[in-house]
Amino acid sequence: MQNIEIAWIFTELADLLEIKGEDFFKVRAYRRAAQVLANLEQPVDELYRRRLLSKIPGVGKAIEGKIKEILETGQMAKHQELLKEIPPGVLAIKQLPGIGPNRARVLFEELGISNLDQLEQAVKERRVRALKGFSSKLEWDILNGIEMVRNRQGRTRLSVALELAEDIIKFIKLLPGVQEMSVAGSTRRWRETVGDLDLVAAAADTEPLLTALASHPRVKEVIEQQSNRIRVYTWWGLSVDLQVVSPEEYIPTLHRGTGSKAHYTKLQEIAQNRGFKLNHHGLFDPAGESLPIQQEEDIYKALQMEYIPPELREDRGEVEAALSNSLPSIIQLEDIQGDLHIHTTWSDSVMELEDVVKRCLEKGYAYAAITDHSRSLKIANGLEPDRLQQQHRIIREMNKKLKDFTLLTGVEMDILPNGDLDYPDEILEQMDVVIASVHSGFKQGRKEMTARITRAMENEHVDIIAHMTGRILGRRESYDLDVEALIETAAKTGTILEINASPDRLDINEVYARMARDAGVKISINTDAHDARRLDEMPYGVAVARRAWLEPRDVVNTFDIESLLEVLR
DNA sequence: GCCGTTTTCGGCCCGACTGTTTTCAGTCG
Repeated sequence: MQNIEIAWIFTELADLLEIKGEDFFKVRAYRRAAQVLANLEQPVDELYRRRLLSKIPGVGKAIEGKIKEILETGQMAKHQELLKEIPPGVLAIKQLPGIGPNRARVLFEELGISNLDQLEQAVKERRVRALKGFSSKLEWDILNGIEMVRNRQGRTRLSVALELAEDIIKFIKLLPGVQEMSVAGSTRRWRETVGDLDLVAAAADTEPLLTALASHPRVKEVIEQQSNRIRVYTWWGLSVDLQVVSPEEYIPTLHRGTGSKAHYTKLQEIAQNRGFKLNHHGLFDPAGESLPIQQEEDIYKALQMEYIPPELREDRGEVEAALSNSLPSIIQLEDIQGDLHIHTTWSDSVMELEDVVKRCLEKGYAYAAITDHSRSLKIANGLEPDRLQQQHRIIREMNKKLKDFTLLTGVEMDILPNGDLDYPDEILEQMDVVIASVHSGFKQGRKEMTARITRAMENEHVDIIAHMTGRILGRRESYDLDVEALIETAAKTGTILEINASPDRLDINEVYARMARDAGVKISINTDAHDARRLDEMPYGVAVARRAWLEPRDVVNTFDIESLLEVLR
């Protein structure tokens, strides 16, 4: 059982109890425990074996007992019991914007609604508005919410897909005779969400691999099976397709399986125009002879073009660029010199300043910026000016003792609903990095919201706009705003735009990031981490930048500290 | 539920926004 799966059970338990009207603090305790478990560095069952469960913060006697129960029996009785009482569809209803535990309960108890289809039907029959606590406006929100859920149906966040892929690959590779195995498809191209998981393996004997996947603990059912491939549905709600081929066909199959379809089709056309033939068996010359393919690079080389990394294979001009030798030298994770958006215990994170330094040093960073929340964000323990300045004094002291590493002072400052900033200029001018971002009034109109962020950009002390569109993948649409106009303003004011690397956000996205680069706007790729493990999410942000064709020079946190400070000044 | 140089009960992030709005409960971040 993986940490994340145990965490899911506790999250669902919290949701179920909340719908039942259980005590707020008890619910929060479960939710907090789930959060901690999901972000734990070590596997929970290892901590269990070493009798260290009670050492986990937020885990007391009761939760420790429930974790043991899950590890020993594979499930939690209380969770199962509640699921019998409250159908899972009610949980999906609770996820809709505007619907919380209370309204979900009312819908279930008063109208017997236990899934989205029934809810949609009831709204159309105008039965929902009559309920206490509902309105016709809310009915409209509900329909929009259902629409949003349906649109994303079957899409899974990249981080979940990658975690599952890693788990399955590790499992299959234990078998003798497995020579190669890799993830393919949109997961390998690092798309922000994926429809299903494609895996390719090379082995002489296919059968054992197919059988192994069918019996993998994450697998719920086998959807279909052929001689060399199997398609299964997992408990994680993601289907997995495994194709097993001979070692000779591995690279051509992986290459085709990686796609995208449009990219691959274009390559086939180019091959054809040269009298070659490209398919999953290999690349064949005009005489029908198979060309030696050791790695994907060989395919592109044979077609007389530059190698195109998976992230670029979207048919967005990369084939033409590769043919004319003009592909950009896109950014790599190793180019990243530091992280400019990090929270600590001074606001709402669990990391101490020392934890940040330690982790960043381990990552080989040259610098990091501490950017806690500003005073208006009360729920996150936002800092009043005196506490902020006290923190900055401590950071400056710490800096004196640090070698080859710079801890930068900063803040993630709220842009208030009226466009005002949360601190006056006298305070802002004293720190190294000023990030500005929106955390309230999400429902403002396009004009208002655009003007609001524009005003922040126009302040000379604001360096970076964080998670500018505010979307949360699968949960919240972006605010209504004119991104093109904002990019134009950022170019004029020299404001840096963030690619928020959190796999839940990836904001701004690859399309806007490319637009920003074209407009001459600099980018900063930041994790926005609230705990040490999430400082490791940088690769997701780098992937967005790669898919946006960004080069190191476009991204300020690839600069050395002197150049960075210059840009920030 | 968890937590505790306030050790076994009493705290535990808070405030804004919304509404066939009217005086507050529900939702959200």
